[in-house]
Amino acid sequence: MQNRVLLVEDDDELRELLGRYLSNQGFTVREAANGRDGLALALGQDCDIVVLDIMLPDISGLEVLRELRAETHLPVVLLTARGDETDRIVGFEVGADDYIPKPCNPRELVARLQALLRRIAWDQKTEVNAARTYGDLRVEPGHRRIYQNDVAMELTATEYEVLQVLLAHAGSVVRKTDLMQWALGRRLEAYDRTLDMHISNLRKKLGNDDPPRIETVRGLGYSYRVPE
Amino acid sequence: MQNRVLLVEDDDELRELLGRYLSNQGFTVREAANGRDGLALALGQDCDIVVLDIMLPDISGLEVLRELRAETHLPVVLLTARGDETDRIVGFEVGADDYIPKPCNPRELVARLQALLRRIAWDQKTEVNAARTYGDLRVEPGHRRIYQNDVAMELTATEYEVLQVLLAHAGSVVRKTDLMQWALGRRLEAYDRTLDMHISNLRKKLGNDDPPRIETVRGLGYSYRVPE
DNA sequence: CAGCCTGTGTAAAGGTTCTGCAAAGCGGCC
DNA sequence: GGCCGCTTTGCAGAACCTTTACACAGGCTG
Repeated sequence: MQNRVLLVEDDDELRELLGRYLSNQGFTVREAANGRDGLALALGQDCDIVVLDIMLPDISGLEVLRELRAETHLPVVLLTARGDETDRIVGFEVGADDYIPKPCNPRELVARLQALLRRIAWDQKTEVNAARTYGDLRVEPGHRRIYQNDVAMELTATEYEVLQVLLAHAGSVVRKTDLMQWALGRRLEAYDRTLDMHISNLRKKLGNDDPPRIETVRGLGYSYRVPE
Repeated sequence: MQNRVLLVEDDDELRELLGRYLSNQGFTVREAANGRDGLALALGQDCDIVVLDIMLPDISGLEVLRELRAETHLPVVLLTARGDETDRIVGFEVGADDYIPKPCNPRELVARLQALLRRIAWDQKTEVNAARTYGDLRVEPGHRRIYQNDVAMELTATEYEVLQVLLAHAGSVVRKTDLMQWALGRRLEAYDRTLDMHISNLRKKLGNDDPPRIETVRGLGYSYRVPE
């Protein structure tokens, strides 16, 4: 089964070189020469992993990454000029999964891509768009709605995201920093109580059971209790 | 909140340097100076990620990785001499998740660890979450809970860590300084009675059996006795 | 064995950090 | 403007880690 990689790189020569190498290594390769095209292709969902140059003619690779992360957790490997430490750290913070300095060794690129894909393959639970049920709740990602006993809950956009993330990890603890990143799309800063508020509102809408469905794990985060 | 990292590195100076840096960055650090100890700790203890030097005095880091992979998918970052390309490729092939050349920039190490942890956290930890049983106790790392005869114990975050470490070493003595480092993430200072208190509280919650499950080894530390 | 020192058990108090939530602020959008 | 939803503010209260204090246990010494 071939892995599909999206290569976003403006230097035609390098792009073709890497593209050819990746093809030979058994990847299906899609290419984009600028950020906008890259973003569109990546969001089109027909690839497994993205190799993203930071220096792009239109929008920066970091910006592409940021927008990508607002919607998906597609694995991304950043490609950038050697030694540019700031980019590197910022890249990781925005949510890159790996970073390779240019000029890069194609063999290493492939090795890293495969390591990442292997990791994903192990852990991934598929079916992003399928409806999922958790006790009396049903998530329908297509409509961005959650139903409780088949009646749609009146959730705001953010509440939907938060609850959906909690449900996706039902039974285990989701750290506040992760919840923030995944649901709100930004980093948790000190003294930011936004999340707590959304949780509070969600609990209210869920019916304030006792014990609460959304459990607090002090110092860590929250956890949705799975009913049997 | 704290991520727990296992640092396997034979160079005392480097290990301590990195250990201190990681501590400051909010990691709970566990250390091993050789491959065998590292392997034992990685398999037994509840930790989130491993930083593994390739050059080790007894068994090679690659061998450790190979054996680790036979049992678990615990994320591993390899550490090795710059430019040793063979090691690098082999490392990825054996199943490393990332690779950092020495001498490494601590900030980059932290950034990479966090990128990996983020990835793992989203994709749902699997093997790392495998429940372990010790007599009537069952540790479920995913929920951060410990069950006694299938009923969840009401443990605080610190109590969980302490008990979990003791269980991982069930039957043998854990020195107080180690217990402090591994569970509380800081060094044991003179006149610090914190640990004793947590032990006392744990005993109470475990049911104050006689003889106590958590045995005191005067002048050394504590040891969890496994009931048959 | 008394005396001493050190290490341990634990109750209670202390103080810090974290959380829940009401209410007010703010910004976009009909 | 008025509404809606996200965010900030402020405070009260809870959870919990740490310190303090004192009692006691073990072991060593003379």
